[in-house]
Amino acid sequence: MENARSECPIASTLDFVGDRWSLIILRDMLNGKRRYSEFLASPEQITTNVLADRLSQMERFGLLEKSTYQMRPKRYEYAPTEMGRALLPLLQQMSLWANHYVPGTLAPPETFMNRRIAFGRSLGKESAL
Amino acid sequence: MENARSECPIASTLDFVGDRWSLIILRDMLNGKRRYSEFLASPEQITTNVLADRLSQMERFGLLEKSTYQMRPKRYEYAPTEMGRALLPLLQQMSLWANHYVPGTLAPPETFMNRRIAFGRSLGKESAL
DNA sequence: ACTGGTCACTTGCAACATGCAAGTGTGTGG
DNA sequence: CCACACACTTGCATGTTGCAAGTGACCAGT
Repeated sequence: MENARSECPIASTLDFVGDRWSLIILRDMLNGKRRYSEFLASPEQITTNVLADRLSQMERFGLLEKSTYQMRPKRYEYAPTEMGRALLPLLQQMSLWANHYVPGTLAPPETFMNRRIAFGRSLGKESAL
Repeated sequence: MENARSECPIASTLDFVGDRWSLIILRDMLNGKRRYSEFLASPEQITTNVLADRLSQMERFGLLEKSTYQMRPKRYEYAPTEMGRALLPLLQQMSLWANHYVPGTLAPPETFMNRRIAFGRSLGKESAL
């Protein structure tokens, strides 16, 4: 990260995804969405400029990869990297919390909640969960 | 919540704590900090106006409770509610993620990572973890 | 060739949030 | 009376977001 606020892992995670939209985009990607227009179609109604900004920021951060899936007309898709997919447990915890404490929230599909991810070995310091 | 963006539990959680500061304050509370000056002393350097704003917002949201612990001079303390404490697994997941993927982050104390919370029964819809 | 449409954006501008610095009110100790 | 601490509040510059409109590449129909 260009300028971390501290060495705290919570603060660092917030430096990556501590805004109102990044994790919504990630949620959509983890549910199979890949294209700009698909992200726009979500019920939260992200605006085009914020979506474009977040997509390029998340690409810079290494949370997703942009690729051309078709020339003429040129079209792009956005897929989560391993680093991005590794945020799934975070999204699952958010879902559990809101389902407990926020009235009116819907339970996510079981395929979302039951899915497990495998952390790649990248830094070797803490004991595994 | 006054105006949820959608019924998605992830979006709803972000409506509560989807900013750069709320979860930092919660982290401090879960580590035993209770006072305004203690929150200010954290390495992330929150500013006084944002701290005051977040404390009152989190109180409105039901994430913390403000109480007077001393008259003359009047002094306040801020303690997490059960709803606030229930976000601990989220903070733990953030820590695991950053320790894996963000170089330079420190591992939280074991007392933080090993602690378990019990969700109170508030809405009865999903299967427990 | 021209018209209309889709996709993936970009631009301009207003509104809101944040950062930064200074000031305020209450009370305590000397 | 003065200095100081704590817990804020205020003012203002800067940054981020929301809203609406526009752009450019391409394709399909007439």
